[in-house]
Amino acid sequence: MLGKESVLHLLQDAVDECRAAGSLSGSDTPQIVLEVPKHEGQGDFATTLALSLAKIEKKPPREIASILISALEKKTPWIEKIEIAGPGYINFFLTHDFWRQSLITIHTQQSDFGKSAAPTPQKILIEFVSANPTGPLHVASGRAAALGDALARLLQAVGHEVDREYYLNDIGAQMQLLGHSTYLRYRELLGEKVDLPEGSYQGEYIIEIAEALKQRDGNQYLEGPEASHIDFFTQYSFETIVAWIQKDLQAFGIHFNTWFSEKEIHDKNEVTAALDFLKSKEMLYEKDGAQWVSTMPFGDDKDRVAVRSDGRKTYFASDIAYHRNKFERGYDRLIDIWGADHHGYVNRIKAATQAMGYESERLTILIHQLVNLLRDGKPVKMSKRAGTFVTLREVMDEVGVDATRFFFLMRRSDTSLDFDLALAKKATNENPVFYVQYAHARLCSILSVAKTQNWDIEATLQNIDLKILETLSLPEEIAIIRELSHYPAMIQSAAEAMEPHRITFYLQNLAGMLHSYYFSCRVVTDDAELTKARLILITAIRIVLRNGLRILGISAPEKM
RNA sequence: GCGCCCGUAGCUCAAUUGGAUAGAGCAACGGCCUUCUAAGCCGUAGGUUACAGGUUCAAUUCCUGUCGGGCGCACCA
Repeated sequence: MLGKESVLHLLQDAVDECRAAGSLSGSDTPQIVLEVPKHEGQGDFATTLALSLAKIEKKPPREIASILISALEKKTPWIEKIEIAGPGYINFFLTHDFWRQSLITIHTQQSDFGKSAAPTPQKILIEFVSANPTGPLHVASGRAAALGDALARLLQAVGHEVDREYYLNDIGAQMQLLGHSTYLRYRELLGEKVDLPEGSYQGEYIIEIAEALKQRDGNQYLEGPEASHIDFFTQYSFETIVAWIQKDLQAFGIHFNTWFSEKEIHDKNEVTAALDFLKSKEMLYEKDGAQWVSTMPFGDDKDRVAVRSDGRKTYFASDIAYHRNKFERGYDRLIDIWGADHHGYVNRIKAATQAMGYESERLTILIHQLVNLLRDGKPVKMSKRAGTFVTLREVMDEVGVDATRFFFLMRRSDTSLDFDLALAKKATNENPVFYVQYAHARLCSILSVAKTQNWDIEATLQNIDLKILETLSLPEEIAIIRELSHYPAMIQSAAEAMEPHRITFYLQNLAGMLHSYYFSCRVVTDDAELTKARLILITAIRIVLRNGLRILGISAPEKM
């Protein structure tokens, strides 16, 4: 049982009762807001109901509050007291026993604690990273990767079915350019003097790929039709790079259910089909020799070209087909995670999916702001073509996977993020991820000490009753228990807002409470009852820390 | 010029979707290890929430404008 729902029910009943009895006269009931007050002394839960009823009832808020309270006063055993405060808040103080009860819930549910079943479970596809396979992943992709993965777990935790997808732009001009760049490097390695045309990919990795081909196949591509050689180099480079990307993402702890090929959409004529579909809905028309999609009626600034006057399809056209494909695979909801540099594209793709007849709520495009890469406070200029960039791999190797992920997840996604490489390197001691992990390691350490002193932890955890827990009476103990029991609500609101960063803040706070508690109270003492109760408490903390870290995709080490 | 995001402590960021006294970490200063991990704890200091109006019982949050920063504005991908 969770406190929040119970109190909400009480309030709803109180309003109904007062109206039936005539002490309140209105008929509208505003949405009852129940929150956890920030400051001590303001109760475990507080509602602004009386404030929002003031207008409807035409009575001062405090008066309404006291009317409601008299109806609430039918002594609910788990409420310690109810107070009116400030302009008309109603503050609820719950009994300690009520809170202690939640320790039993945590131990019963274990890794399921915090999970819930959505009222209407959805089948969701999250598409993220999707960086062009023209080079290794750079740091900025790490943000999208960490975000998408955490969001996927978060939505799963609240009962949705989630798949992860990487969209591979494996066709188009940039692929040709990639093959051409590699081919030129190959010729260079065989002693030719070549000029790299402007715009070609110049990173070291291009030479690496060319070298590999030279080693394997010698000079056999010097002769013969260049065009077919370039096709071959394109394919080879693409495969090599995709393998790198997959390896890096795997090392980063991210698994995609599908790697979706843009080329396949074209090969299966889905682009044409999607455009025909739009035409059948009269959302596609011809003007100046080109085919235009009517995106304007759906909030776009102007209509957009899908087929150019020379007959070639735009990238927008394949994106329309791709989104249609995603919907047709049976997903209730699509989530795209894009960098801020693509935000200008949001309206048009949302408009296009609406033009096809999909409700706008079914597509969410989550924009994360860009990562400013700094070194010692100075911006690092990055360009994939010029080959000056910092890869995700380098950062993972330098800073570690856990710290990198936590760092990316600490910030709300719509603020730009400074990633200072020098700082990140030295952040091994400062990064808050260690603060949280350390709390977990500490708990494990206490438990192992308890074990060596012959405390039977298993047995203790199997027979928890309220009586044992009564020895947990210190204010900080109750405060920790209260915080633990708020975990499920936090997960739900984080999922609803699609803001995984809330978990990082929650975990830091909880870790802080533990560190502080550790300093002032011993868990393992001569007092058998107290020791048992505290072992129950700290194992509950451990469960919640683990559950939270798991959603973030960060490890919970037993030793540090 | 137009559009999107942001502007909160010296720095990096929160703030329960409009609530009570705006909070953390880092940096600074002063304390705490013969007892379960000092990657820790306790304390001090730090604010006209960019600015000006508006909406209401209540605004960091919503609206308008100004200023500042980032990004984007193709029959490119």
